[in-house]
Amino acid sequence: MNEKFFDLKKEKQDRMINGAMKVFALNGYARASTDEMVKEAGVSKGLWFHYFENKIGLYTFVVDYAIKYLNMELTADMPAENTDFFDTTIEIEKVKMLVRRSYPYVPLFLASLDKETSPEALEAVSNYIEVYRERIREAYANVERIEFAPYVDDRIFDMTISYTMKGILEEEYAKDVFDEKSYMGKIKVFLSQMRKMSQAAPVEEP
Amino acid sequence: MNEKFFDLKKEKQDRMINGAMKVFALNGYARASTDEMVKEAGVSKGLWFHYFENKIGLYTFVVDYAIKYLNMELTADMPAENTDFFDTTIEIEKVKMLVRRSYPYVPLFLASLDKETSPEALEAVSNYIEVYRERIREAYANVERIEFAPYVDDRIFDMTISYTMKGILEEEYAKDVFDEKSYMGKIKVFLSQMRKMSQAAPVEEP
Amino acid sequence: MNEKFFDLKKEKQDRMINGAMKVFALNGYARASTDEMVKEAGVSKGLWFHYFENKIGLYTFVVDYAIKYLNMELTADMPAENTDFFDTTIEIEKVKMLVRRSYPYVPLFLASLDKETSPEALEAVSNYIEVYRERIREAYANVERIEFAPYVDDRIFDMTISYTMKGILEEEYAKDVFDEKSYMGKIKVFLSQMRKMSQAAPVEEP
Amino acid sequence: MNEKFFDLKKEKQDRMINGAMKVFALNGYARASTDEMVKEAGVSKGLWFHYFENKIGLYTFVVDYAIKYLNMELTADMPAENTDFFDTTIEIEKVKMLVRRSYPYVPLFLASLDKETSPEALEAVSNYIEVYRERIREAYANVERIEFAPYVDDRIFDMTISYTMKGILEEEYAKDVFDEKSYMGKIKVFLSQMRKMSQAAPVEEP
DNA sequence: TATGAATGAGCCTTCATTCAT
DNA sequence: CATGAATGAAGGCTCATTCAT
Repeated sequence: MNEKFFDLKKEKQDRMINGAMKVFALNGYARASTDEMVKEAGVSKGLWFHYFENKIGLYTFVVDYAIKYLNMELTADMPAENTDFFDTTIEIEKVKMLVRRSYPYVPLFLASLDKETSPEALEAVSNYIEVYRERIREAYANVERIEFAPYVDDRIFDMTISYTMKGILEEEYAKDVFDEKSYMGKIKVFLSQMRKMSQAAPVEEP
Repeated sequence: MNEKFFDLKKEKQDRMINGAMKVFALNGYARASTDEMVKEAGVSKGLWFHYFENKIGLYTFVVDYAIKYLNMELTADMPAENTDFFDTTIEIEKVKMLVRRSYPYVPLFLASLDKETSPEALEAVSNYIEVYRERIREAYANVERIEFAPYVDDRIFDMTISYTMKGILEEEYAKDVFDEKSYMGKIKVFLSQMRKMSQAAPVEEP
Repeated sequence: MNEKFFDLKKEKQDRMINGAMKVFALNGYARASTDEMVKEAGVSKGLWFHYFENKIGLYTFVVDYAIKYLNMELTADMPAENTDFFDTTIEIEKVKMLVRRSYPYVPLFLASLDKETSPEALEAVSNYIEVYRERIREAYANVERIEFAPYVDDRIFDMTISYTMKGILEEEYAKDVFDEKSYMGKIKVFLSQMRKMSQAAPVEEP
Repeated sequence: MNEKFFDLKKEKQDRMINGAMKVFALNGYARASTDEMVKEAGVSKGLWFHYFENKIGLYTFVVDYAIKYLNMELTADMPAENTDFFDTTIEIEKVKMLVRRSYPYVPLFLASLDKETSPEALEAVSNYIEVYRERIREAYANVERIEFAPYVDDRIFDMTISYTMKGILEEEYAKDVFDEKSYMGKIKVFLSQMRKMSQAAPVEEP
């Protein structure tokens, strides 16, 4: 990319970033159309290619940007002393909602990376995604191991949490307007339920 | 569609059906390319249009076919007397795995329908999808209500089950080869864990 | 072409010839579609190519056939002793109407040759068309020169006759059903008018 | 269509308009090929669709343009006080020849509209054609009724004029180069002949 | 002989990308 | 810097032609 992009007025930068993220998030890499971004951001077609060599360059930039921005906010706004898994997870979601106010499609965009199927796109951003995962892992660094009930498998538990939260997120984005209160409510109920479930004493199997 | 399609050699029919399902499942309706199907099925471009009026016609056919085939196998192979939610769910997955031996992409293809965003595609297949959902509901008809622990919310529970299972499925398809044993293993562990979790007596919240 | 075509049942031959002529006449060479002929004649696609090597071969055959058939009928049914231009013209039209009973599109098809723009088609049939023109000229061989009024130019007169008659013909074919009586009526009125006009003594120009 | 088309250099606009009119006039709507226009106008395929949404949009535009341009010239260059049918007809032809200098295919293109058979095309331009016909009718508004000889039927007379003139026009376009002098000469001879013929005192029928 | 399944070149149209202004 | 005109490869689809049965 062309570093001069950052000399643009912040407001224009953001229009472009938001436009790109929205179109990529909703359509996936290959089906995302330049023309739709042009309309979304109100910025001429040529300019996109002036700053970002090509479509994959733009994609890479936006992935990088979304992750860097989220990581930054994680660093700035996460209470470091958190030692509880569920509380930490909620804090992370709060940070995402914070980011969402500046870049409305960051949470969906990041979630959409898992669905991406274009080999070209995956190849280009795998490093960035790894950075993101690492940062999330780090956010959980101080979390104490949960006292799981004996029948709870770690990996399965993690999967359950992450897939379900992703499902809830996409459900919310599928609505006409994202209702942050409703979203955070569902997330909290879900996590609280998972907490109780995972720590409960088992009943006899039938 | 042209009913003569069914006069083709079964093997060729299946190559076409599998090719279409694979490409649709991996790319979504709009991004699925005829050329890719041509390569996948080893059948000329013109022939697709000889049997299926156009792309949406082919899509509709394949959705219908996948659902009909799955429903048929559900009817043939599901032990009817099942009254347990988790057992029933496992039986359904077993049927899907059975179907997968003839039509390897049916499970992923059906799961991909939830992600479909093209209005044209959704419009064309909404009826079929409803039939499918109804059939699944029916499979659960004899299931007795689960004795949930008091802190377990029905809707959240359902979401947890379905999103997680979908996640596990996609994970397996993301591998080079689908490992049925590994997949069913994960599903079973997950469900068994959910059973215990949901029925457990809660411990005190900290 | 394959001469065995003539071993087919006459009725089938005619269905094919009529189908081809209709589709060619209505669409021109390039836009005439094999599938439409198949529907029109109820004869499989392969058979057309079995008897006529390709589209241009079929076209050539049909042009030749239409012209030969018309010429034959001209020879058989034209009163040879005719010496009047207008009467001769009417007789020719009568013969065309006769031909039309066996091959309904011959008159339109022959008229459509003038409109043909495809170089390939023109190249292939120019000889045949010349034969046709020659035969028509011959039909007028015994016609005595008309005593035109002095202001009537031969070539212009001919053009007027032929273009107008063609217009009237196409008009009739544009109707749902060709009404032979109506057609011959119009032709006769037109010719009678032309006769009077061309032989009249001029009035003073204003 | 995209109004920016008119911001193009006039010369390029005209190359595109002329290319489209030529290909449409010679092949009819359905058979007119984009590739041929590309070659004719020396303008890339994509550009046509940049300015005209699709083929039917381009066709509509060109019909509209041809008619508007001709109407404009009719308004600018027709001696209004004309009261004679034949003179008026010649004046109209003169205007067409004037238009032809800028847009060589306008006369043929407009004549070709009568032959158009594609329902889609007809549907799209029927309004425009009606405007054109109305304008022509208007051009004849001041014309005094002709004193026809008693044996001259109005409708037949009109048909004779219009079919023959169309025939003469197409004949001229069929030549390698359109010879305006030759064309106008023929038209004038024809009309002068028709004038005399239609007003003459009849001789006895034989 | 007769069929229609099968093919692939070509058509209209879209879209990432380039480039003159 | 900014625009959008311009390009051409690729996508969905049609159609003359071939070929196994």
